[in-house]
Amino acid sequence: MIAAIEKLNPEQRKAVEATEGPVLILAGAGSGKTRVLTVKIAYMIQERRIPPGEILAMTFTKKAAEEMRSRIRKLVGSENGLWIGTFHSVFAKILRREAPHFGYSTDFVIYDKEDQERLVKQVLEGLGHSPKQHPPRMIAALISRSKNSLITPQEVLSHPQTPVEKVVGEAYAAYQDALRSNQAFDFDDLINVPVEIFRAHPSVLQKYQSRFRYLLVDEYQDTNRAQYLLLAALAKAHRNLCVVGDDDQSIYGWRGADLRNILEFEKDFPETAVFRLEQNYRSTKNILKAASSLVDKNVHRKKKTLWSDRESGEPLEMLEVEDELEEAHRVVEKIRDEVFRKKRNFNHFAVLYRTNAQSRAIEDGLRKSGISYVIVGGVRFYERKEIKDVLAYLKVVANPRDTLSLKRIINFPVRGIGDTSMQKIETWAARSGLDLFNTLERIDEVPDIPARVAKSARGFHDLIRKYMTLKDAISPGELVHALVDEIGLIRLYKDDTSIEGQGKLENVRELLSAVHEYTKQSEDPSLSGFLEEIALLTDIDNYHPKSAAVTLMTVHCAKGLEFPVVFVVGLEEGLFPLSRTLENLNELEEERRLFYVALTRAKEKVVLLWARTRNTYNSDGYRMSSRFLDEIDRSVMQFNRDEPRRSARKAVFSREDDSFDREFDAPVERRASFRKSNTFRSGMVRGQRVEHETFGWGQVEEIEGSGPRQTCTVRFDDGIEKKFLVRFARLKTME
DNA sequence: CGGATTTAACTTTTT
DNA sequence: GTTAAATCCG
Repeated sequence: MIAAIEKLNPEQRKAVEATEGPVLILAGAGSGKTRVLTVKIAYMIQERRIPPGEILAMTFTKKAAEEMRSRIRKLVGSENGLWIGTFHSVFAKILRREAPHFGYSTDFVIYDKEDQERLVKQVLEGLGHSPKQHPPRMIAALISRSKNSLITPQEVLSHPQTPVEKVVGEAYAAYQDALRSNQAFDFDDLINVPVEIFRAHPSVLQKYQSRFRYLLVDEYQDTNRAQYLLLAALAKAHRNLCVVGDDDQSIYGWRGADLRNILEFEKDFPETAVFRLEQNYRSTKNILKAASSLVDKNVHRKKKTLWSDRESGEPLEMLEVEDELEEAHRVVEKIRDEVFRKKRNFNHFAVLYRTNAQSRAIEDGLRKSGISYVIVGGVRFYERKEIKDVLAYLKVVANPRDTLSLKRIINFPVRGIGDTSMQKIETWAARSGLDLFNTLERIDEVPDIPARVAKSARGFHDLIRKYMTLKDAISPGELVHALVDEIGLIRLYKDDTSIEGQGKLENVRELLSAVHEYTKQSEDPSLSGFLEEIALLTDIDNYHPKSAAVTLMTVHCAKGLEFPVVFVVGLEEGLFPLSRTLENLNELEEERRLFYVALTRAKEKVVLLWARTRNTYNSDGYRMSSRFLDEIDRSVMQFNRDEPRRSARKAVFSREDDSFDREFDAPVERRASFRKSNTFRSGMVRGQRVEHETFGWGQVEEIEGSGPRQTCTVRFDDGIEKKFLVRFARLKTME
C-alpha cells in the first residue's frame, strides 16, 4: 500500500492525500486517473482508518466499477462494505430499499430506451396524436432531456414555446403516470426519483448523508444536472466530495451531461482543493502533440498542458483512400505489416469509428483476410428481440402491473389473442379501473370475447400466476429454464431452420446460461435482481479482449481504453464531425473532443483514414476530408495518398471489386448475399464496349452528367437499349 | 385472426 | 442493407 503511494508523482500523491473536503481532480487523458482513484480509496481505508462502509464510489460503467474494486482489493486485501457501482445501479439499489416507503413498489421494473419509446407511443396514441406527426422517438428524447434537467411536466406545460412543446408536456405527464401505474422506472427515474425523495424527506437524505460520508465520482464530466444535484445533496453535510474528470473528454452532452458541473464546481464548493494531473503515461510525444493541438481549438475548456517523458515515436499517418473498401483494405495491410515487422499481436490494434454503421466494411475486410476481430457495441445482446421477449415474461412475473411487457407477450408465442380482442379487453379494463393482468382473470365479464380467446387468456393468466408463485421457491435459473420450456420457445426456434431462427435459438440458450451464471455468482439471487443487472449493463461490460483479435468499436465505446495501435476511419466532413453538429458550436466542439478521445487511446501509433467517396444509404458521392485533420499540428503528421490499384486486368467503372479476394485469398466464407459496392469511377466514354451482369455485352450510346449522378445509355447486342446510373450499373469493360 | 408479403424508415454516439 | 410496421389474403 505504502509502496503504491510512493510510485505516484507528487501531484497524484497530493490528490490522494487530500481526503477531507471537496476535491476536484482534473485528470488529462492517460494521466493515471484510475490509479489515483483506487490508491486514494485504499489510502482512506488503510491509512486514515475510514470504515469502507462510509465510502461510496461511482462510475459510469460496471466494468470500470469492477476494475476499481479488484484493484482496491489487491491493495488493501479486502474491501468489505465499500460501495462501488454505476450511478444507475447504486441508486436502483437504494430505490429497491426505499421505494415502498414512498408509494412505489419494491418490484419495480426498469424500462430501457425501447420500452420507453413504446410507452411514449402508446401515450401519444391515447392523447390522439399520430405517430407520423410526432415521432415517439423524438418525443421520448425530448421528455428524457427534460428529465435529465429535472424539469417537471408542469414546468414544460406552463409556458410552451412551440406546439411541439405542448405535445411534449402532455405526453410527458401521461408518460409519468403510465410508468407509475406500470410500476416501472426508466433510466432517468433511477436518478430523478431519489432526488425527489431526498428533497421531500430530509430524514431520508440525512440517513444516506451519514451513511456515505465520503463520495468519489469518476468521469465527472459525464454527469448531468440531476446527477449533480444528487451528489450535492448527499455531500451537503460532510462536504467530502471528490470528483475526477477531464472536460476535454466530455462526449455525452447529447445525453444530458452538463459541462457546467465540472467548469463551475469551484463556484458551488468554494473551498475546493484542485489538482491537475498533466503528465501523460500512455502515449508518445507525437501522439500527445497531435491531440493537444487539436483540442486546443476548442473555446470552452479549461486550459491545460499535457506532457510526456516518453519518446517521440512515429509520426501519425494519414491515408487518403478511394472508398470504404479501400479503407478496409489499407487497415488490413497496415495490420499485417505491423504484425510482421514489429512482431505485434492482433490484440494490439483497435479500429475506431464514429458510427456503428461503419463497422461493416471493416468487418468484411478483416474477415476476407482471415484476421479475427471482436466487435464491441452495435445491437446489444439484451436488446435483441428474442431476448427481450423472454425478458418481458420475466418482467411480468416479477411485476404483473407492467402492462407494456404484458402486451408484448400476451400473444407470443401465438395464442389467438389478437389486436381486436386486446382492444376490447383494454377498454373494459380502463372503464372498470382494473389493471390488465387482473382483467384477464375476469375475462368472462368482458363483453364480446369469443370463448376460444377467453380460454386462451385464462391460460395465459394461470401461466404467469404459476411462475409468480414459483419465483420465491426456486432459483431464477430454474425458473427461467422451466418457463422457456413451458412456453415452447426452444421448440419454436428449433423448427425454424432459417439462419435467423438458429441464431435466435443460440441467443435464448445463451440467456439461459446467463441466468444460471447470475444465480451462481450472486449472494442473494432474485428475479428482480437479475433483471436489474442486465438492464444496467453497458456495451463495454461484455468486452473481453481476445489475444488474437483486432478490436472494433465506436469512439464513444473506446473511452477509458488504450491500445498500442489505433486506426480512426471515416475522417470525412459530415461523418466525423457528423453533419448535424456543424451548425452548433457546442456540438462541433464535442465532436472535436470525441476525436481527441480517439487519438489519446493510442500508445504508440495512430493511423487516420478518410475516403474520397463512401456509400451510405442516403448519400454518396464525393467527400471532403475532416476539418479535424487540418487542425492537427502538421509537424507530427505524415501524409500518404492511396495509389489506385488498377492492374492490366479489367477496368472497373462501378465496381464489384474482386481484387480484394484475389490478393488476400484467405479462406473466405462467403456471405449468403454478396455485398456489392457501387463506387463510381470516371473514365467511361461513348462508343465503348461494356458488359452488364444480366444484359450481356453492348455499346455505350450516350453519357449524361458527371459524378455520382452520371447516367449512360447502353445499346445491348440483342438490340435492347437501357439507361443506367453509372454507379449502380456495375458495367465492366474489355481488357 | 394469423401468416406472408410489401413498404418505409433508418444511422450518431448510450446509462 | 436491414428491420419494424403496414397491408393483404386465406
